[in-house]
Amino acid sequence: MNLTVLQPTTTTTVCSLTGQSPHPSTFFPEFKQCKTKSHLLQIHAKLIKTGRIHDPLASAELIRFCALSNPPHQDLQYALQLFDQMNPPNCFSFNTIIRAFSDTHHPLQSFLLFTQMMETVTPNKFTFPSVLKACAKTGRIEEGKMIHCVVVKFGLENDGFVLSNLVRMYVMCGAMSDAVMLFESKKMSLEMGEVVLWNVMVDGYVRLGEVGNAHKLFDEMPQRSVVSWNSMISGYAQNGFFVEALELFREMQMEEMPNYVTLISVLPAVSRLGALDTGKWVHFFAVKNGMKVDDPVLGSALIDMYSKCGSIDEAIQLFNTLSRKNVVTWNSIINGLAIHGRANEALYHFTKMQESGIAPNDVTYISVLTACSHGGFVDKGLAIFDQMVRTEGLAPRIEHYGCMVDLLGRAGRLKEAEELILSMPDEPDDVVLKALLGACKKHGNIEIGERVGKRLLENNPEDGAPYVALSNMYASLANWDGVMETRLMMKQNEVKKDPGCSWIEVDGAIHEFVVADESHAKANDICMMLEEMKEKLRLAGYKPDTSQVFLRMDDADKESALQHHSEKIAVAFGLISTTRETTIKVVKNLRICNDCHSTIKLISRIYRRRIVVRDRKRFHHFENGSCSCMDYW
DNA sequence: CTAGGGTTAG
Repeated sequence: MNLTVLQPTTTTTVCSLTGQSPHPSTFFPEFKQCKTKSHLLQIHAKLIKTGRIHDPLASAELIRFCALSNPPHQDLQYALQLFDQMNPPNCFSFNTIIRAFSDTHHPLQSFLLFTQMMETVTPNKFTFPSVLKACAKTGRIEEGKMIHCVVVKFGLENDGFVLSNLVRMYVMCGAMSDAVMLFESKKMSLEMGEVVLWNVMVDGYVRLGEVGNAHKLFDEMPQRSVVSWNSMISGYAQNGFFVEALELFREMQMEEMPNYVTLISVLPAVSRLGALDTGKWVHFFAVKNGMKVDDPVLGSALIDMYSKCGSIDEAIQLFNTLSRKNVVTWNSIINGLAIHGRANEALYHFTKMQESGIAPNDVTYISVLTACSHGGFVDKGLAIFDQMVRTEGLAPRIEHYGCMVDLLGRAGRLKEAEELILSMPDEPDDVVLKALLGACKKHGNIEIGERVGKRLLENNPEDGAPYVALSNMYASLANWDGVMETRLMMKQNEVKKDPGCSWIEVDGAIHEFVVADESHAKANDICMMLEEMKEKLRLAGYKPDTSQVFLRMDDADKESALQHHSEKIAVAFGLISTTRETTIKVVKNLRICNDCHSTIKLISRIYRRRIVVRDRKRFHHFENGSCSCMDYW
């Protein structure tokens, strides 16, 4: 389209006379009302007809609208066409189009456009943040360093926006030492208000897992923003420091208003600790402050929190109120139902999910297979595994194999389980092998059990679990040579045991116990309660199950070791600290042992208490002498 | 008063 150039419009004349550059929307108020694509085309046509398209400000504004609007207004292709028609494009248009591309899936276009820009126009301080962002996103440190040189050349290194993006570029390219060097050389010369630069550094240490360094910086910051807190909290949560994450969240409330991101960052820590009171408070806080609870992200995090804190019914309730559900939302509820042993409901939701048009992903299948495994649905599980591989074309991950081995093994189909392991493309990990070993123990298959146990010991001779399983299997077959040999091997290799640890939340505070823990303020009361429990259990005819203890000690010592397992201490503390109607909810870092399981079943009957124990893998709901796992876990 | 920054669920 080639139109005659018309006279410059009066408005541009006024502009050049006053020498000011007012906001373009005062020039082009049409954009404010632009709602549809066809309206945009009309505006464009009008600009061409009036010749104002030759006004760089007009073109630039048009490009800005197409490139930077939110979808569905955004049309990068259209913006790029407009851009190519500008001859030459001005600095503003270059900045706009570079920024637009840095937000897409091909950010390196920004870099190419930047090199193009350097040939015709001078970049300014608005150019560099976007192009550095593109380098950060793609991890291109060579290009990033080159741009750093250009920044220095134009004397823009002390601009807050440019500098924080430079540092962030180094962080994201894995060059933390370069980031530190630049940060240290600049931090004193900056204004107090450069909180973003500090936040970038805190985030950098968090990404490296160096939470100690992150916290040190956090303490030294001249100013903090809500993002500083969020970075620290999510940093703790993502690096396994769940208690620290919660403590910081508490501390935060005295200084700063938590926002939507804060809640999403802290909820995984709440879930891992099973801190239901804190989780409920987070939920309440979100509702009270008008945050978007009806949002798939926060909603999913809350569903996961309720189910991992033992309140699966509240999780379901919340799930049913959500109007928008994405794949993560569905995964959260299916996984929740699966770990609570509610296999049928998990499968029902799996069907519902597909009916609602949400495609299951690999994580969904882990939860669904877990449900089948806990429910003992062997054939259903095999069919779903097949569906995943053949119909959906998803490559099974090691976690999927773990579920399948557990599923087959539980049903006594040990040969098939072993064959499945042998068919895996990658080496099986300990989790997979232990699933098979546990099944061999349960079904008394010494042949496969021996093979798996020895393989586990080759991988990790310091892990005590395979010795115990092997020894038990030999003992049950009266193979005392085998028992002796296993004991000897155990002695030779310095066996380490993961310290067992349980915790319980009472009135919003987390109480943590390790084995034989006497450090609690109420240790005396707890001890008395443990004695009382022991006596009542004895009267009920209970005989301690020492089969899982494998230490060189006599039976009395074994019993005493069992009596002081952390989950029993936590239950004792729960019994003395809460009222009879309260369900006692205990979280344990390892899997629950046989003796604790039988003991707590009886305790639930003797004291008429509902007790929920979350172990490393699933929930046990104890009530009136029985457990929801049906004694297979 | 044209435009640019950091944190986020299974």
